[in-house]
Amino acid sequence: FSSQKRQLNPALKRNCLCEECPFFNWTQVPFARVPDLNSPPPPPPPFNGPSTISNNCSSPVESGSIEDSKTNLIVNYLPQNMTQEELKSLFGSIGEIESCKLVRDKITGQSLGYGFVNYVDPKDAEKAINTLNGLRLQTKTIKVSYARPSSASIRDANLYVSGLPKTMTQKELEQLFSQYGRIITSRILVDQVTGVSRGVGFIRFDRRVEAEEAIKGLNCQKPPGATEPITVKFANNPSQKTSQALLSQLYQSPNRRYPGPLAQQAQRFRLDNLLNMAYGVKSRFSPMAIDGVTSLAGINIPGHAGTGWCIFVYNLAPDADESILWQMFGPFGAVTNVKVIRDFNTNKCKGFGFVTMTNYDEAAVAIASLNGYRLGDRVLQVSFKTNKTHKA
DNA sequence: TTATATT
Repeated sequence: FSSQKRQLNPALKRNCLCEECPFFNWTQVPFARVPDLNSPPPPPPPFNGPSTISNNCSSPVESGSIEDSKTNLIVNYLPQNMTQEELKSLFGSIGEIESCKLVRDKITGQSLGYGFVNYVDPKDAEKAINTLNGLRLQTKTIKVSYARPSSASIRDANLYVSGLPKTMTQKELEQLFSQYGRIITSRILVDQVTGVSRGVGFIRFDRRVEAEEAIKGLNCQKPPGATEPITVKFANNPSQKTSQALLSQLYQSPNRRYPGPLAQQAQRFRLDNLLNMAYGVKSRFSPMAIDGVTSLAGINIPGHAGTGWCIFVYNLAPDADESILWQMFGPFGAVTNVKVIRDFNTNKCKGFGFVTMTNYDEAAVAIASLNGYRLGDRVLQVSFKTNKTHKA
């Protein structure tokens, strides 16, 4: 398309097959940059690959982008354990959010790995794409793009392709299928050890009718230069599982679906950790800045850090048990051990207990957050364990 | 036949 159209319709650059477009072949774009959330977004990385296929970008009218929302984003490839609050916190750092939803399995409550963020201001939506698309969180590289208008016609448009020549590249795969419609995503599965193609892949079209046409045109056909025909069929719907798998998933899924008020601070810290793990730097969500009051300065050097950081919890009720300690400290990070100290004769809690956490940062934020926390009618005292004797 | 792309 012309440069004039490109300026008028920035949405058209996303998921585009046109090789001059920086979003061509999104999955192959390297994401080496470290975004600075406090600075204006850098320009999107250019695509430097060879240019051999023709420009087949849709016109604005054909793509329907004139009516597309400029504020609503779809976020794909989210880490499995990322919560809706974390999603909102991350994207809220760009601008005011009108609504935010993490899509979950209706039955198990498990995240499906994608969500929607709707901004108030289209400028913020564009900024979020430029700033957060390609952000690496844990093992994932998230993708941020404009959401297409919700429609039944764009569902079930994912194809499974097998029997591909082992030498076929992702670009060649897209080239083969692009004659049937607009490709949203493509992927060729590779052997994890050797990195060589397994001859199977996925193609997601914009519309189901395009996928149907591709099946008609390409199933049992030989790609140019290939010796064997390929198989093209609709991909399995990932949500169809056995009841046993569902039960197993339910059993493994922690109680994260309906976070209580206490969890919010922990979630902000978890998001900070996600970013720290990705970049090794402190973000604006740094624990030093949580609510602007819980400074970590002045905390005594804790007793020892042999197997973790031991935390002293005081003013527990006589009927307190280990589970309450897990519940309180677990959201802040890795907890390896909890213990409620009980009277030998009555077996009632003597009013204190210990929690061991693996990581100093997480322990420090847990202490800063939970010290003074009201549990029932008691106000807890929480600190790193010291060697001195506590006077009851 | 992936990790999970339309609320």
